[in-house]
Amino acid sequence: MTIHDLARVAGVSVSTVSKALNDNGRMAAETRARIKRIAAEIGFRPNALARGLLSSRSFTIGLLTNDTYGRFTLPVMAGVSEALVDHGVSVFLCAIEDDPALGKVHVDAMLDKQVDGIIATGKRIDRSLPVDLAGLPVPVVYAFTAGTPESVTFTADDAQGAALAADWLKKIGRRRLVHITGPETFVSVRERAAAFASEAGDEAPVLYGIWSESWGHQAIADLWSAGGVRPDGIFCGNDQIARGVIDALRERGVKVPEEVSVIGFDNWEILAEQTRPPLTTIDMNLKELGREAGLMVLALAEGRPAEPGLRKLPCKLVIRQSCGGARAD
Amino acid sequence: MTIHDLARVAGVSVSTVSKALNDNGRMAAETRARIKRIAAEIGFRPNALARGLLSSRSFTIGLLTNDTYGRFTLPVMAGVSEALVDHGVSVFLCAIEDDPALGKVHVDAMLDKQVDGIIATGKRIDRSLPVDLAGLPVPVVYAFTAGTPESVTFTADDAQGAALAADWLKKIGRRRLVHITGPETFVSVRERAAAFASEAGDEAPVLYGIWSESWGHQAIADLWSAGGVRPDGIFCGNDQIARGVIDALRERGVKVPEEVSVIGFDNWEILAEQTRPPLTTIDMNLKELGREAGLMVLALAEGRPAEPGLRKLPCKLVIRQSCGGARAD
DNA sequence: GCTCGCTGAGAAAACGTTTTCGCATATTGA
DNA sequence: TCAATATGCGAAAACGTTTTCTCAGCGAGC
Repeated sequence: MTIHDLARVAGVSVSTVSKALNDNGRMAAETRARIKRIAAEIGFRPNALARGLLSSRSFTIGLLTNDTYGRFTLPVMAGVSEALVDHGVSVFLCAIEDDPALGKVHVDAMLDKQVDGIIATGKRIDRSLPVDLAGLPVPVVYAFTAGTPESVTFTADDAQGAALAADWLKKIGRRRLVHITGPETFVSVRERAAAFASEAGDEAPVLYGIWSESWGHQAIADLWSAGGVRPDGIFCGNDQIARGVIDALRERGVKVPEEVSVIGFDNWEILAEQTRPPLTTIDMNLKELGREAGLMVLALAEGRPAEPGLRKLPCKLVIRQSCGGARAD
Repeated sequence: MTIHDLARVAGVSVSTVSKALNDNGRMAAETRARIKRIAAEIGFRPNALARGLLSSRSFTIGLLTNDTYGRFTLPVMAGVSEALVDHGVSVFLCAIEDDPALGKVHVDAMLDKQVDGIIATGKRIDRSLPVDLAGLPVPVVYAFTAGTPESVTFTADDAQGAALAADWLKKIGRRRLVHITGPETFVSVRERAAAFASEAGDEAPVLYGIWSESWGHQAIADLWSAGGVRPDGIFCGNDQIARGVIDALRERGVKVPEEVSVIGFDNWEILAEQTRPPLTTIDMNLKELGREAGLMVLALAEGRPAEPGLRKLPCKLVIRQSCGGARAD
């Protein structure tokens, strides 16, 4: 099952076999075809280790994540894997939790195995992994986690996503908008809030809290008991908050989407689809983000140049029923 | 940075270096120590490709999953990775969706890369992956997906988990138990239902539906409008159903846990902790399951024998507040 | 007829390890 | 003092590829 066996069966030398299979070198077209046919017949597959040893390309990359349970890196991982399998590149999964020592162990293991590159991914765009990836002998690409200025980093365009949401609320006729979101310590939160303000106007309230249903509940309780003008369009910082908001509205007899439109963020399908009514929300295209990161690390590994810096990928609006209004076109 | 460089620096031959670092062969203890010291100083790390080529062990295994978005395989994957990193084994992540062609591509790629073994994992214990893993030249272990009778398969003990739940409800004084669960087509559902029946009595109702909040809602509506005896202890087939059940009870003014205890299944933390009240539920120990699968495939790869068959790992009860009753000891 | 260039294919080196074997030198025993 | 054995280390083969170099044969041009 090695190239030697194949050579013996074909009655040629190993060099001829290698050249035949790789479309290299000079040889009679008929010889090449015959060798290829025999190779297919006996199911010969070259040993990637031997090949990698010689070419110093392992057709392997490492995917480092500290978000083993989260819902963000899963789509990213799927996108990476999907993008690279077509190029014969396999992905090492390295779950490092938040442990610097474990991170170092994994990075060392990946380098030992001669990965062609590394993708770092996490759960927050403004936090970096607990491991130093600068000065590694292989290219590093960051996806949904903070990178270095000299490297390539992919992230979702929070501002554009927030603008999309606010714009949609206005488009369907909502005028009294409010933004209920997570902790102001998150860069994403601040960027979305700023974009929301510039769409909805500076007088539109932004309520900061935590990433939970209970905060959505609480925020509605606060708004409804305040006695001021009540909103008719609510943009929530994630789908969980939106869920809490909708539940709280229902408990108060406020009809969604007839009286108030609610829009979420993340398109966490398992939650968004089960909310009553199903949640209109912003999708960060994380799978696409993973795909781009995969292709980028591959390009860098092959020596193709790429401009360093932050690349923001657009979000998209997913229309369900919590806003009412027209279908998207 | 190869062993040759190290040998030159140390003033010995490469064979001596190799033997020194691997604690093989005969040599002066002082020589061995000196070589090790120099290796550590210049940060020499042997090329795993070259090593693998010779030993036909790549210290690499493949993890095949068709559950890229699900919440089940994530903990499994984390467990596998965690168990194997200590042994210097890295894990190839292969997301094959439900595509047989993609599955074959990934399996071939893994074999090319000389993986020492393969772990197959999925989202249902009674469905197999869309790819044939029999007759592969490397050991295969199944985790949370259907395997062949000749292979080793790990799964959660559904019956034991269900018994744990029913038993807990009885222990805290509930007498009128009901089980609201998923589709009867799932083996897990049937096993849990049987175990529930043998704990709660055959007269205790089992309601089959779908895996969604809305079904939990619906089931409560049915029970409460039926006019029969209303349950005081509800064991739900998953946390989503439990969530729907609790919401529906609250809408009817029924207090949880004072009047009715509700227990879920899966311990999907992000949901279980956000439910009001937080959900008491059954945890399938999926990370532990992944760990066991990882150690098993490693054992098989090293030639250690293992008895084929299905291994059921016990579930554990996670007590929060939806049941009331005492804390667990 | 001789050289040149082209074609087809094989020999061998190389990648970075590990392991076996052999060869000096040192030590022991008689 | 000499042989036998133990010790320390290096040479070389091996793993399975790819790639470069070489070489024989052959047809064509002069």
